[in-house]
Amino acid sequence: MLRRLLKSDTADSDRASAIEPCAKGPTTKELILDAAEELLQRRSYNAFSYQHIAVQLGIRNAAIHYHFPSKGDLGTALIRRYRERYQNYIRQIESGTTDPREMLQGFFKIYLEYLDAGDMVCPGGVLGAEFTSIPCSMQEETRLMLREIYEWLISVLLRGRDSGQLRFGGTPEGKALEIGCALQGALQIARCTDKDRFHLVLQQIEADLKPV
Amino acid sequence: MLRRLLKSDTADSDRASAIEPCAKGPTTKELILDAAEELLQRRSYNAFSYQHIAVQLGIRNAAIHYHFPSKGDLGTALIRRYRERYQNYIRQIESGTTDPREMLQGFFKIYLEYLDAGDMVCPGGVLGAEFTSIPCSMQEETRLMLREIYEWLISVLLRGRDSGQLRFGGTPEGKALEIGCALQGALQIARCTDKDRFHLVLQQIEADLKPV
DNA sequence: GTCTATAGATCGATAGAC
DNA sequence: GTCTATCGATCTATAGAC
Repeated sequence: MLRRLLKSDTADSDRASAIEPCAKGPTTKELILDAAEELLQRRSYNAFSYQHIAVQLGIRNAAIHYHFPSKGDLGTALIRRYRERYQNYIRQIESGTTDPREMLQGFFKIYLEYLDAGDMVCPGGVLGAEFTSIPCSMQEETRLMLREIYEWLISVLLRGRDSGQLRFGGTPEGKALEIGCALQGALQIARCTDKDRFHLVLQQIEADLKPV
Repeated sequence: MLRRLLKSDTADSDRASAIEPCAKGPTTKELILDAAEELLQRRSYNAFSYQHIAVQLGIRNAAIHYHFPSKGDLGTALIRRYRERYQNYIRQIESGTTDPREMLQGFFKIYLEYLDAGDMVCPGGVLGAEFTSIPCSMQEETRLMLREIYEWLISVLLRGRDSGQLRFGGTPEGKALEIGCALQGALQIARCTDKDRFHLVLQQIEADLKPV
């Protein structure tokens, strides 16, 4: 249902590369990460517990602690996996097109998927809002995640401006941050009111970037 | 230290309007709201407890429950008071200038104060991120708060565009949402990385609005 | 690798004295 | 209006059997 874009593929890479068909599904560890990730974006970090995950997966509290000794370990692993999938998604986009506008659409698509999943905000938004009350290791991973996200977005805007396909004043750094922050905030606002608010923001961003 | 802009004045209105000087400070109830508001923007709703407030004010847990029976009551009262102060601030701005650009600066100032206070995000950002895990009454107040904030911002942009002092494509509704969401997200990003990120976003917003 | 059982801490909330 | 004392729930985490 979720993670269609930022799809995990570590399950396959972990499996033996035997020739015979291996129909083994995702491991418990991955299922825990899946559940935790969705709970993070739906309820926030401080508002979900091991119990939520245990009930959802039909396992016991202690089973989760076996894979992730502390909740901070789980949260840190969650962001790290998110970062890896994000890099894969970027590579996929970069290998599929050279048009910065299409790349930007790929970026927007991530947020649109959160929106369509219903009541989900982006990881950066939750972790930013709860930043002072999450473990240090999670704070570190959050910083890395944000750095990587904006590094790529800046490069897309830079290429778009150079080719004349995107138009904006100020700096690519400023514009990338403005766009990312607006989308992050828009998911939060949309959750409080209605989905249309997000689309309004998205339309505004696109209108601002349109060459004359 | 805080709330210089959105300063509470209910303390004075509650006092008897006698002629003799009344040096009575803010009531305990107001001090509780002050502490809760700062904790909300610093730690988020789910990450602060009555204990935090009690220690900070040098009172006991039960004393807070006397003024606010449940934590949801406290949270709801907090947002309601915020809304009232916000309306006062808007009225103050409207009575001080007719220049939409100055009004916008007044709007930006709110966020700049949160930034300068250190590690604070805006109420809308926290409540949006934790929206699904806060009481219904708080959700309702949050919706009202957002409605009022953007209603005014839209009117400012509309007047600015009509007078030619502000320039932007799309609709005033879309632009207002984009600006508000960008500032909300920027406070969260700045908290994760560094304050300069917020100023970058602010500069970008201002550059986008500048008439040619 | 998952279970039962439980420790230890914190939290929201209430009763009743002063 | 604030206090002491405490209850019940929930949460993170661990020990040990299977």
